[in-house]
Amino acid sequence: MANFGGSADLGELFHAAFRGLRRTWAEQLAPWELTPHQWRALQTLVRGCGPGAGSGAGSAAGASAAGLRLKDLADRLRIAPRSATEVVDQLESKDLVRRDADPSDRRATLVVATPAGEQLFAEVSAARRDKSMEYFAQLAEPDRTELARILAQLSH
Amino acid sequence: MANFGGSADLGELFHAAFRGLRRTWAEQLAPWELTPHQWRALQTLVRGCGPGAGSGAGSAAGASAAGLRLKDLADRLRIAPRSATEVVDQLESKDLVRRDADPSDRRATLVVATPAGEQLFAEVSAARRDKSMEYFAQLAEPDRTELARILAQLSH
DNA sequence: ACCTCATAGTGAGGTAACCTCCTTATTAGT
DNA sequence: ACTAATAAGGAGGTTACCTCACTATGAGGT
Repeated sequence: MANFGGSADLGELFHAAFRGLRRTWAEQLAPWELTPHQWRALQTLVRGCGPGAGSGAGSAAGASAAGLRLKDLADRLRIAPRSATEVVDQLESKDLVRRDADPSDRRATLVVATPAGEQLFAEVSAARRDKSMEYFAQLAEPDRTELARILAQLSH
Repeated sequence: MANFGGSADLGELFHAAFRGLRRTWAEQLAPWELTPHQWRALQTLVRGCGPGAGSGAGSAAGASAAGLRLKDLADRLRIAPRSATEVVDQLESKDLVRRDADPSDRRATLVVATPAGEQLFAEVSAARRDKSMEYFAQLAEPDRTELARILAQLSH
């Protein structure tokens, strides 16, 4: 009866922690008028196709430094392609990313961060680092490592 | 440069794991036509005010076995009172919960699970246990404990 | 060349799970 | 009695997703 709190509440704990994370992210990103979702997409684009690209890409197009296809972006964010269209629309309207035609496939569009997008990414990253705005800074170092290890098992 | 993957991706991992959890929950609950949100609310109501009530309640009204105020439900679910109204509306339309007048405060309504609600709760709980439908069953026992410990720090 | 099939992106439209602001009844404090 | 706080809910909005249908294109077979 009392051990209900043991495993059943793992879900509750997870839920609560995730909501905290999202709220924190939203607050941190508010000054730049970015939603967490937009930030994740921008991050993926800058990291995944910048000048120093090819960071262990597991997906399809890993070669060209010219951008990510919408489909590949969707895969990396683990969302439906249609949802990637949406977030790219949002970022494009802020001039943080650009859609280029893929020279090798006229169906595809390559999404690439603009200089403004790259700069914003750098700014936000720096601010996060400086101000220890990381949500996970609450945790001691070994716990962070442990958490990462456990979570990796869950997201297989 | 290469250690980017260490701490920065904790957020990504968390995000991915949470999305997995939600998807799993949604699939498991689909046969009963419950959303995860509704399930969480029902769970809270059954656990928090059933015949064997008073499970170490930290919130306000812990005494009566007659139901939870909407506000207390909201607190336990960590959502705005307005959002609790919504989920109670949904559960009420399925006859899983009922709104009773609070005899001690005519502004308040007590939300209480109906017999049908309690039965559904028991059914789903049992099915979960039997079929190891638990998302966290992927983890070894020590990891589950460890995860709970770490998450508790985050959701303080 | 033609026909079929798969794939890339997107318009249309929908859902879950939240939110804030305002209003109404009521209760509590001075 | 008057004022301030509180409980619930109506109105309306947002984020982050989704599916389905459609068009443009590419790839394979005959």
